[in-house]
Amino acid sequence: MTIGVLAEAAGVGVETVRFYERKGLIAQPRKPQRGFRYYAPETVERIRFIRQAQELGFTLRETRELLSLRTAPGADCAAVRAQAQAKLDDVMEKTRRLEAICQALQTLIAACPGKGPTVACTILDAFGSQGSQGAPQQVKVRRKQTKAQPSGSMKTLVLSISGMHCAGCTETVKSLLELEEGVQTAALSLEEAKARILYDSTVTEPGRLVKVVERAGYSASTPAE
Amino acid sequence: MTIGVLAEAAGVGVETVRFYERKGLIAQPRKPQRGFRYYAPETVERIRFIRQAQELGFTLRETRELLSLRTAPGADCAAVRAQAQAKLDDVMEKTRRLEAICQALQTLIAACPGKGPTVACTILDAFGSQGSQGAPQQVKVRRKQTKAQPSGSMKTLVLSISGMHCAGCTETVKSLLELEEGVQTAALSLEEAKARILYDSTVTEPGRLVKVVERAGYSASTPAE
DNA sequence: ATAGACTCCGTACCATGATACGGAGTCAAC
DNA sequence: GTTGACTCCGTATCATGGTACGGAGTCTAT
Repeated sequence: MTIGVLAEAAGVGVETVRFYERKGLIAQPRKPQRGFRYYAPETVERIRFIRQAQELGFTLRETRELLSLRTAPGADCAAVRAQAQAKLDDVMEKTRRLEAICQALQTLIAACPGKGPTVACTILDAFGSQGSQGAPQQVKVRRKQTKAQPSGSMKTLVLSISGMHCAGCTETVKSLLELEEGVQTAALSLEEAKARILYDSTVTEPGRLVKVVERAGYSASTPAE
Repeated sequence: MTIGVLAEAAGVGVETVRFYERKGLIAQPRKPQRGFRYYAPETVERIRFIRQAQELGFTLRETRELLSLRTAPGADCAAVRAQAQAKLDDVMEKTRRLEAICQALQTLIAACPGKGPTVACTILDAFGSQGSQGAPQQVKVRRKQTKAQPSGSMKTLVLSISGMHCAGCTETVKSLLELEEGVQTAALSLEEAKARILYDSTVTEPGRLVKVVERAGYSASTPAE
Protein backbone atom coordinates (compact mmCIF):
# COMPACT_ATOMS: atom_id res chain seq x y z
CA MET A 1 0.00 0.00 0.00
CA THR A 2 1.17 3.50 -0.76
CA ILE A 3 1.57 6.25 1.77
CA GLY A 4 -1.76 7.88 1.01
CA VAL A 5 -3.69 4.66 1.47
CA LEU A 6 -1.81 3.92 4.66
CA ALA A 7 -2.43 7.38 6.06
CA GLU A 8 -6.11 7.16 5.21
CA ALA A 9 -6.43 3.73 6.80
CA ALA A 10 -4.66 4.81 9.96
CA GLY A 11 -6.54 8.07 10.19
CA VAL A 12 -3.57 10.38 9.96
CA GLY A 13 -2.13 12.68 7.34
CA VAL A 14 0.46 11.69 4.80
CA GLU A 15 2.88 14.17 6.31
CA THR A 16 2.45 12.53 9.68
CA VAL A 17 3.54 9.20 8.28
CA ARG A 18 6.66 10.78 6.86
CA PHE A 19 7.19 12.52 10.15
CA TYR A 20 7.06 9.24 12.07
CA GLU A 21 9.45 7.77 9.57
CA ARG A 22 11.89 10.60 10.15
CA LYS A 23 11.59 10.02 13.86
CA GLY A 24 12.37 6.34 13.47
CA LEU A 25 8.97 5.05 14.54
CA ILE A 26 8.29 3.24 11.32
CA ALA A 27 10.70 1.79 8.80
CA GLN A 28 11.27 3.40 5.47
CA PRO A 29 10.33 0.87 2.85
CA ARG A 30 11.78 2.17 -0.38
CA LYS A 31 13.23 -0.04 -3.05
CA PRO A 32 16.65 1.10 -4.12
CA GLN A 33 16.99 4.79 -4.81
CA ARG A 34 14.04 6.74 -6.02
CA GLY A 35 10.51 5.48 -5.89
CA PHE A 36 7.34 5.35 -3.84
CA ARG A 37 7.02 3.95 -0.36
CA TYR A 38 5.09 0.70 -0.24
CA TYR A 39 3.93 -0.41 3.18
CA ALA A 40 2.93 -3.72 4.66
CA PRO A 41 -0.67 -3.72 5.88
CA GLU A 42 0.35 -4.16 9.51
CA THR A 43 1.87 -0.71 9.43
CA VAL A 44 -1.65 0.60 9.89
CA GLU A 45 -1.77 -1.03 13.31
CA ARG A 46 1.60 0.38 14.14
CA ILE A 47 0.49 3.91 13.43
CA ARG A 48 -2.72 3.45 15.36
CA PHE A 49 -0.65 2.24 18.29
CA ILE A 50 1.50 5.33 18.06
CA ARG A 51 -1.53 7.60 18.09
CA GLN A 52 -2.97 5.81 21.10
CA ALA A 53 0.29 6.06 22.95
CA GLN A 54 0.38 9.77 22.18
CA GLU A 55 -3.07 10.23 23.64
CA LEU A 56 -1.96 8.42 26.74
CA GLY A 57 0.82 10.87 27.29
CA PHE A 58 3.77 8.94 25.94
CA THR A 59 6.28 10.95 23.99
CA LEU A 60 7.33 9.77 20.56
CA ARG A 61 10.64 8.77 22.06
CA GLU A 62 8.96 6.56 24.62
CA THR A 63 6.67 5.12 22.02
CA ARG A 64 9.63 4.25 19.86
CA GLU A 65 11.20 2.48 22.79
CA LEU A 66 8.03 0.56 23.38
CA LEU A 67 7.83 -0.47 19.76
CA SER A 68 11.43 -1.57 19.58
CA LEU A 69 11.21 -3.74 22.66
CA ARG A 70 11.51 -7.24 21.40
CA THR A 71 12.77 -10.67 22.15
CA ALA A 72 14.70 -11.45 19.04
CA PRO A 73 18.06 -12.60 17.84
CA GLY A 74 20.51 -9.81 18.32
CA ALA A 75 18.83 -8.32 21.32
CA ASP A 76 20.06 -9.03 24.78
CA CYS A 77 17.27 -10.85 26.49
CA ALA A 78 18.08 -9.63 29.95
CA ALA A 79 18.25 -6.04 28.84
CA VAL A 80 14.97 -6.27 26.97
CA ARG A 81 13.36 -7.88 29.95
CA ALA A 82 14.59 -5.15 32.23
CA GLN A 83 13.42 -2.46 29.88
CA ALA A 84 10.05 -4.04 29.47
CA GLN A 85 9.72 -4.35 33.21
CA ALA A 86 10.62 -0.70 33.66
CA LYS A 87 8.05 0.33 31.08
CA LEU A 88 5.52 -1.87 32.72
CA ASP A 89 6.11 -0.15 36.03
CA ASP A 90 5.63 3.23 34.38
CA VAL A 91 2.46 2.13 32.70
CA MET A 92 1.06 0.67 35.87
CA GLU A 93 1.78 3.88 37.72
CA LYS A 94 -0.04 5.77 35.02
CA THR A 95 -2.95 3.39 35.23
CA ARG A 96 -3.11 3.89 38.97
CA ARG A 97 -3.24 7.64 38.57
CA LEU A 98 -5.85 7.49 35.90
CA GLU A 99 -7.94 5.31 38.13
CA ALA A 100 -7.61 7.85 40.89
CA ILE A 101 -9.01 10.50 38.58
CA CYS A 102 -11.69 8.06 37.57
CA GLN A 103 -12.70 7.57 41.15
CA ALA A 104 -12.64 11.26 41.86
CA LEU A 105 -15.00 11.83 38.96
CA GLN A 106 -17.32 9.15 40.23
CA THR A 107 -17.29 10.74 43.64
CA LEU A 108 -18.10 14.05 42.06
CA ILE A 109 -20.98 12.58 40.12
CA ALA A 110 -22.30 10.81 43.16
CA ALA A 111 -22.16 14.04 45.15
CA CYS A 112 -23.84 16.08 42.47
CA PRO A 113 -27.54 15.22 42.67
CA GLY A 114 -27.27 15.67 46.39
CA LYS A 115 -29.54 18.15 48.06
CA GLY A 116 -27.09 20.56 49.63
CA PRO A 117 -27.49 24.03 48.24
CA THR A 118 -23.96 25.28 48.72
CA VAL A 119 -21.97 22.16 48.11
CA ALA A 120 -19.01 23.26 46.04
CA CYS A 121 -17.39 19.96 45.34
CA THR A 122 -14.61 20.04 42.81
CA ILE A 123 -12.56 17.20 41.47
CA LEU A 124 -9.74 18.27 43.72
CA ASP A 125 -11.96 17.88 46.74
CA ALA A 126 -12.78 14.40 45.59
CA PHE A 127 -9.21 13.74 44.64
CA GLY A 128 -7.63 14.12 47.99
CA SER A 129 -7.11 17.69 49.01
CA GLN A 130 -9.00 20.96 49.09
CA GLY A 131 -9.18 23.85 46.73
CA SER A 132 -12.05 25.28 44.82
CA GLN A 133 -12.67 27.47 41.90
CA GLY A 134 -15.05 27.19 39.07
CA ALA A 135 -16.42 28.24 35.77
CA PRO A 136 -19.57 27.40 33.88
CA GLN A 137 -19.31 24.85 31.15
CA GLN A 138 -19.26 25.13 27.45
CA VAL A 139 -19.58 22.98 24.39
CA LYS A 140 -16.63 22.30 22.18
CA VAL A 141 -17.08 23.47 18.62
CA ARG A 142 -14.86 23.69 15.61
CA ARG A 143 -13.60 27.13 14.89
CA LYS A 144 -14.53 29.05 11.81
CA GLN A 145 -11.71 31.35 10.79
CA THR A 146 -12.56 35.01 10.45
CA LYS A 147 -10.10 36.95 8.35
CA ALA A 148 -9.46 40.60 8.96
CA GLN A 149 -11.65 42.70 6.71
CA PRO A 150 -10.01 45.45 4.68
CA SER A 151 -11.99 48.44 5.74
CA GLY A 152 -14.79 49.93 7.71
CA SER A 153 -16.90 46.86 8.43
CA MET A 154 -14.71 45.95 11.43
CA LYS A 155 -16.06 47.36 14.65
CA THR A 156 -15.21 47.15 18.31
CA LEU A 157 -17.80 46.20 20.88
CA VAL A 158 -17.28 46.51 24.60
CA LEU A 159 -19.42 44.28 26.75
CA SER A 160 -19.81 44.42 30.50
CA ILE A 161 -19.99 40.90 31.77
CA SER A 162 -20.89 39.84 35.25
CA GLY A 163 -20.38 36.46 36.75
CA MET A 164 -16.80 35.97 35.68
CA HIS A 165 -14.98 35.31 38.90
CA CYS A 166 -11.71 33.81 37.76
CA ALA A 167 -9.29 33.65 34.87
CA GLY A 168 -10.92 30.41 33.81
CA CYS A 169 -14.15 32.28 33.20
CA THR A 170 -12.47 34.86 31.00
CA GLU A 171 -10.77 32.10 29.04
CA THR A 172 -14.07 30.38 28.53
CA VAL A 173 -15.80 33.53 27.34
CA LYS A 174 -12.87 34.48 25.13
CA SER A 175 -12.92 31.06 23.48
CA LEU A 176 -16.65 31.16 22.93
CA LEU A 177 -16.54 34.61 21.40
CA GLU A 178 -13.64 33.80 19.12
CA LEU A 179 -15.45 30.73 17.92
CA GLU A 180 -18.28 32.93 16.75
CA GLU A 181 -18.34 33.77 13.06
CA GLY A 182 -17.45 37.37 12.39
CA VAL A 183 -15.40 37.76 15.55
CA GLN A 184 -11.74 38.39 14.92
CA THR A 185 -10.44 38.82 18.45
CA ALA A 186 -11.87 39.13 21.90
CA ALA A 187 -9.86 40.66 24.73
CA LEU A 188 -11.17 39.85 28.15
CA SER A 189 -10.48 41.70 31.36
CA LEU A 190 -11.32 40.06 34.63
CA GLU A 191 -10.75 43.21 36.71
CA GLU A 192 -12.92 45.43 34.56
CA ALA A 193 -15.40 42.61 33.93
CA LYS A 194 -15.38 43.56 30.29
CA ALA A 195 -14.80 42.14 26.86
CA ARG A 196 -13.43 44.12 23.94
CA ILE A 197 -14.52 42.41 20.79
CA LEU A 198 -13.28 43.18 17.30
CA TYR A 199 -15.90 41.94 14.89
CA ASP A 200 -17.11 42.27 11.33
CA SER A 201 -20.39 44.14 11.39
CA THR A 202 -21.40 42.65 8.05
CA VAL A 203 -21.27 39.18 9.57
CA THR A 204 -22.53 39.45 13.12
CA GLU A 205 -23.94 41.99 15.51
CA PRO A 206 -23.81 42.95 19.19
CA GLY A 207 -27.06 41.26 20.13
CA ARG A 208 -25.74 38.00 18.85
CA LEU A 209 -22.54 38.31 20.84
CA VAL A 210 -24.43 39.14 24.01
CA LYS A 211 -26.40 35.95 23.52
CA VAL A 212 -23.21 33.95 23.12
CA VAL A 213 -21.97 35.16 26.48
CA GLU A 214 -25.30 34.64 28.17
CA ARG A 215 -25.63 31.15 26.85
CA ALA A 216 -22.47 30.35 28.82
CA GLY A 217 -24.16 31.39 32.02
CA TYR A 218 -22.90 34.97 32.44
CA SER A 219 -24.84 38.13 32.05
CA ALA A 220 -23.70 40.66 29.50
CA SER A 221 -24.72 44.12 28.51
CA THR A 222 -23.54 46.79 26.15
CA PRO A 223 -22.48 49.70 28.33
CA ALA A 224 -24.17 52.41 26.28
CA GLU A 225 -27.50 50.63 26.30
CA MET B 1 2.78 31.53 50.43
CA THR B 2 4.54 33.39 47.67
CA ILE B 3 5.00 32.15 44.16
CA GLY B 4 8.55 30.91 44.71
CA VAL B 5 7.57 28.84 47.71
CA LEU B 6 4.57 27.46 45.87
CA ALA B 7 6.59 26.56 42.83
CA GLU B 8 9.22 24.86 44.93
CA ALA B 9 6.61 22.89 46.86
CA ALA B 10 4.83 21.79 43.72
CA GLY B 11 8.03 20.95 41.93
CA VAL B 12 7.65 23.36 39.05
CA GLY B 13 9.23 26.62 38.02
CA VAL B 14 7.94 30.03 38.98
CA GLU B 15 7.30 30.80 35.34
CA THR B 16 5.17 27.72 35.05
CA VAL B 17 2.91 28.92 37.83
CA ARG B 18 2.44 32.22 36.06
CA PHE B 19 1.83 30.33 32.84
CA TYR B 20 -0.93 28.25 34.41
CA GLU B 21 -2.42 31.39 35.81
CA ARG B 22 -2.50 32.97 32.35
CA LYS B 23 -4.20 29.87 31.04
CA GLY B 24 -6.82 30.05 33.72
CA LEU B 25 -5.83 26.89 35.56
CA ILE B 26 -5.21 28.61 38.83
CA ALA B 27 -6.68 31.78 40.21
CA GLN B 28 -4.70 34.98 40.41
CA PRO B 29 -4.62 35.93 44.05
CA ARG B 30 -3.43 39.52 44.12
CA LYS B 31 -4.61 41.98 46.67
CA PRO B 32 -5.58 45.28 45.15
CA GLN B 33 -3.53 46.44 42.22
CA ARG B 34 0.15 45.82 42.32
CA GLY B 35 1.72 43.44 44.75
CA PHE B 36 2.90 39.89 45.26
CA ARG B 37 0.79 36.82 44.73
CA TYR B 38 -0.02 34.99 47.92
CA TYR B 39 -1.33 31.49 47.52
CA ALA B 40 -3.37 29.21 49.69
CA PRO B 41 -1.47 26.03 50.55
CA GLU B 42 -3.93 23.83 48.63
CA THR B 43 -2.73 25.41 45.43
CA VAL B 44 0.21 23.05 45.69
CA GLU B 45 -2.15 20.12 45.24
CA ARG B 46 -3.82 21.84 42.36
CA ILE B 47 -0.56 22.25 40.52
CA ARG B 48 0.46 18.70 41.22
CA PHE B 49 -2.85 17.58 39.81
CA ILE B 50 -2.23 19.59 36.69
CA ARG B 51 1.18 18.01 36.21
CA GLN B 52 -0.24 14.56 36.67
CA ALA B 53 -2.98 15.22 34.19
CA GLN B 54 -0.38 16.44 31.73
CA GLU B 55 1.57 13.24 32.09
CA LEU B 56 -1.58 11.29 31.44
CA GLY B 57 -2.07 13.00 28.14
CA PHE B 58 -4.66 15.60 29.07
CA THR B 59 -4.24 18.98 27.47
CA LEU B 60 -4.26 22.05 29.65
CA ARG B 61 -7.69 22.85 28.26
CA GLU B 62 -9.02 19.47 29.33
CA THR B 63 -7.36 19.79 32.70
CA ARG B 64 -8.98 23.15 33.20
CA GLU B 65 -12.34 21.62 32.36
CA LEU B 66 -11.70 18.87 34.87
CA LEU B 67 -10.75 21.34 37.55
CA SER B 68 -13.70 23.58 36.92
CA LEU B 69 -16.22 20.77 37.10
CA ARG B 70 -18.20 21.33 40.20
CA THR B 71 -21.53 20.99 41.79
CA ALA B 72 -22.30 24.65 41.96
CA PRO B 73 -24.79 26.32 44.25
CA GLY B 74 -28.21 26.06 42.73
CA ALA B 75 -27.73 26.02 39.01
CA ASP B 76 -27.79 23.30 36.42
CA CYS B 77 -26.64 20.31 38.31
CA ALA B 78 -27.72 18.13 35.43
CA ALA B 79 -25.32 19.85 33.06
CA VAL B 80 -22.41 19.40 35.42
CA ARG B 81 -23.39 15.83 35.92
CA ALA B 82 -23.44 15.23 32.19
CA GLN B 83 -20.08 16.89 31.77
CA ALA B 84 -18.58 14.84 34.54
CA GLN B 85 -20.04 11.70 33.08
CA ALA B 86 -18.54 12.51 29.68
CA LYS B 87 -15.15 13.08 31.25
CA LEU B 88 -15.51 9.89 33.17
CA ASP B 89 -16.16 7.98 29.96
CA ASP B 90 -13.05 9.51 28.42
CA VAL B 91 -10.97 8.63 31.40
CA MET B 92 -12.25 5.09 31.53
CA GLU B 93 -11.48 4.63 27.88
CA LYS B 94 -7.97 5.84 28.53
CA THR B 95 -7.64 3.49 31.44
CA ARG B 96 -8.75 0.61 29.26
CA ARG B 97 -6.14 1.42 26.66
CA LEU B 98 -3.41 1.79 29.21
CA GLU B 99 -4.36 -1.57 30.62
CA ALA B 100 -4.15 -3.06 27.15
CA ILE B 101 -0.59 -1.77 26.86
CA CYS B 102 0.05 -3.08 30.34
CA GLN B 103 -1.09 -6.52 29.35
CA ALA B 104 0.88 -6.44 26.15
CA LEU B 105 4.00 -5.65 28.14
CA GLN B 106 3.30 -8.48 30.51
CA THR B 107 2.82 -10.82 27.59
CA LEU B 108 6.10 -9.65 26.18
CA ILE B 109 7.90 -10.21 29.44
CA ALA B 110 6.32 -13.59 29.90
CA ALA B 111 7.34 -14.61 26.40
CA CYS B 112 10.96 -13.81 26.97
CA PRO B 113 12.18 -16.64 29.16
CA GLY B 114 9.74 -18.93 27.42
CA LYS B 115 9.81 -21.41 24.64
CA GLY B 116 12.49 -22.58 22.35
CA PRO B 117 12.32 -21.14 18.88
CA THR B 118 13.38 -17.62 18.17
CA VAL B 119 10.12 -15.76 18.21
CA ALA B 120 10.14 -12.10 17.43
CA CYS B 121 7.53 -10.90 19.82
CA THR B 122 7.11 -7.18 19.75
CA ILE B 123 4.64 -5.21 21.76
CA LEU B 124 2.54 -4.90 18.65
CA ASP B 125 2.30 -8.67 18.37
CA ALA B 126 1.23 -8.86 21.97
CA PHE B 127 -1.05 -5.90 21.55
CA GLY B 128 -2.97 -6.83 18.44
CA SER B 129 -3.69 -10.35 19.60
CA GLN B 130 -5.43 -9.34 22.78
CA GLY B 131 -5.86 -12.60 24.60
CA SER B 132 -5.94 -14.76 21.52
CA GLN B 133 -2.59 -16.14 20.58
CA GLY B 134 -1.80 -14.22 17.46
CA ALA B 135 0.98 -15.80 15.51
CA PRO B 136 4.30 -14.50 16.68
CA GLN B 137 6.36 -13.81 13.66
CA GLN B 138 9.29 -15.96 12.84
CA VAL B 139 12.21 -13.72 12.20
CA LYS B 140 13.77 -14.29 8.89
CA VAL B 141 17.49 -14.06 9.07
CA ARG B 142 19.79 -14.27 6.18
CA ARG B 143 22.32 -16.95 6.69
CA LYS B 144 25.60 -17.19 4.98
CA GLN B 145 26.02 -20.85 4.33
CA THR B 146 29.14 -22.46 5.62
CA LYS B 147 29.76 -25.76 3.93
CA ALA B 148 31.47 -28.50 5.79
CA GLN B 149 35.13 -28.44 4.91
CA PRO B 150 36.73 -31.68 3.72
CA SER B 151 39.52 -31.99 6.16
CA GLY B 152 41.36 -30.69 9.13
CA SER B 153 40.46 -27.04 9.11
CA MET B 154 37.22 -27.65 11.06
CA LYS B 155 37.63 -27.18 14.76
CA THR B 156 35.42 -27.17 17.83
CA LEU B 157 35.40 -24.31 20.27
CA VAL B 158 33.73 -24.41 23.65
CA LEU B 159 32.77 -21.08 25.13
CA SER B 160 31.57 -20.38 28.65
CA ILE B 161 28.86 -17.79 28.45
CA SER B 162 27.30 -15.99 31.34
CA GLY B 163 24.16 -13.92 31.27
CA MET B 164 21.94 -16.38 29.48
CA HIS B 165 19.01 -16.96 31.75
CA CYS B 166 16.42 -18.39 29.45
CA ALA B 167 15.93 -20.50 26.38
CA GLY B 168 15.33 -17.36 24.39
CA CYS B 169 18.82 -16.24 25.25
CA THR B 170 20.45 -19.44 24.07
CA GLU B 171 18.49 -19.25 20.86
CA THR B 172 19.62 -15.73 20.33
CA VAL B 173 23.25 -16.63 20.82
CA LYS B 174 22.94 -19.71 18.67
CA SER B 175 21.43 -17.70 15.84
CA LEU B 176 24.08 -15.06 16.07
CA LEU B 177 26.91 -17.57 16.02
CA GLU B 178 25.49 -19.47 13.11
CA LEU B 179 25.13 -16.28 11.16
CA GLU B 180 28.84 -15.78 11.48
CA GLU B 181 30.93 -16.74 8.50
CA GLY B 182 32.97 -19.83 9.13
CA VAL B 183 30.62 -21.23 11.76
CA GLN B 184 28.96 -24.46 10.77
CA THR B 185 26.96 -25.26 13.87
CA ALA B 186 26.64 -23.93 17.38
CA ALA B 187 25.13 -26.04 20.13
CA LEU B 188 24.02 -24.10 23.15
CA SER B 189 23.42 -25.38 26.63
CA LEU B 190 21.56 -23.27 29.09
CA GLU B 191 22.36 -25.49 32.07
CA GLU B 192 26.08 -25.63 31.44
CA ALA B 193 26.11 -22.03 30.19
CA LYS B 194 28.22 -23.17 27.30
CA ALA B 195 28.37 -23.11 23.54
CA ARG B 196 29.96 -25.82 21.41
CA ILE B 197 30.88 -24.30 18.11
CA LEU B 198 32.04 -26.15 15.03
CA TYR B 199 33.94 -23.71 12.87
CA ASP B 200 36.38 -23.45 10.01
CA SER B 201 39.70 -22.24 11.36
CA THR B 202 40.75 -20.92 7.97
CA VAL B 203 37.80 -18.52 7.95
CA THR B 204 37.30 -17.33 11.53
CA GLU B 205 38.84 -17.68 14.94
CA PRO B 206 37.87 -17.94 18.61
CA GLY B 207 38.45 -14.27 19.43
CA ARG B 208 36.04 -13.29 16.73
CA LEU B 209 33.36 -15.59 18.06
CA VAL B 210 33.80 -14.35 21.59
CA LYS B 211 33.21 -10.84 20.28
CA VAL B 212 30.02 -11.93 18.54
CA VAL B 213 28.62 -13.22 21.80
CA GLU B 214 29.73 -10.21 23.77
CA ARG B 215 28.22 -7.83 21.29
CA ALA B 216 24.86 -9.37 22.15
CA GLY B 217 25.28 -8.43 25.78
CA TYR B 218 26.63 -11.65 27.28
CA SER B 219 30.10 -12.33 28.55
CA ALA B 220 32.04 -15.18 27.02
CA SER B 221 35.35 -16.81 27.67
CA THR B 222 37.33 -19.72 26.30
CA PRO B 223 37.67 -22.23 29.16
CA ALA B 224 41.27 -23.20 28.47
CA GLU B 225 42.50 -19.68 28.60
C1' DA C 1 15.83 53.21 55.66
C1' DT C 2 18.27 50.56 53.13
C1' DA C 3 20.24 46.08 51.41
C1' DG C 4 19.20 42.01 49.41
C1' DA C 5 16.07 38.64 48.09
C1' DC C 6 12.22 37.94 45.90
C1' DT C 7 8.53 39.19 42.57
C1' DC C 8 6.23 41.48 38.52
C1' DC C 9 5.32 41.58 33.72
C1' DG C 10 5.88 41.53 28.97
C1' DT C 11 8.18 39.43 25.64
C1' DA C 12 11.36 36.26 23.44
C1' DC C 13 12.69 31.84 22.93
C1' DC C 14 12.57 26.70 23.14
C1' DA C 15 11.16 21.55 22.18
C1' DT C 16 7.71 18.52 20.68
C1' DG C 17 4.47 16.92 17.52
C1' DA C 18 2.61 17.73 13.90
C1' DT C 19 0.89 20.37 9.09
C1' DA C 20 1.43 22.95 4.94
C1' DC C 21 3.73 24.11 0.52
C1' DG C 22 5.51 23.60 -3.96
C1' DG C 23 8.23 22.10 -7.74
C1' DA C 24 9.89 17.94 -9.53
C1' DG C 25 9.45 12.97 -9.98
C1' DT C 26 6.68 8.45 -10.38
C1' DC C 27 3.08 5.40 -11.66
C1' DA C 28 -0.90 3.34 -13.58
C1' DA C 29 -4.64 3.72 -16.75
C1' DC C 30 -6.18 4.88 -20.82
C1' DG D 1 3.03 8.05 -24.63
C1' DT D 2 0.22 11.22 -22.40
C1' DT D 3 -2.57 12.50 -18.67
C1' DG D 4 -3.65 13.09 -14.09
C1' DA D 5 -3.41 11.58 -9.54
C1' DC D 6 -0.26 10.56 -6.38
C1' DT D 7 4.36 10.90 -4.23
C1' DC D 8 8.98 12.84 -2.98
C1' DC D 9 11.67 15.93 -0.31
C1' DG D 10 13.24 19.88 1.93
C1' DT D 11 11.77 23.45 4.27
C1' DA D 12 8.46 26.58 6.53
C1' DT D 13 4.87 27.13 9.63
C1' DC D 14 1.85 26.07 13.40
C1' DA D 15 -0.09 24.94 18.34
C1' DT D 16 0.97 23.51 22.81
C1' DG D 17 3.38 23.69 26.97
C1' DG D 18 6.59 25.51 28.87
C1' DT D 19 11.49 28.42 30.06
C1' DA D 20 14.44 32.38 30.09
C1' DC D 21 15.41 37.34 30.47
C1' DG D 22 15.75 41.76 32.40
C1' DG D 23 14.54 46.12 34.22
C1' DA D 24 11.56 47.77 37.59
C1' DG D 25 8.81 47.13 41.72
C1' DT D 26 7.87 45.01 46.49
C1' DC D 27 8.91 42.84 51.02
C1' DT D 28 11.36 41.77 54.99
C1' DA D 29 15.00 41.92 58.15
C1' DT D 30 18.25 44.34 60.12
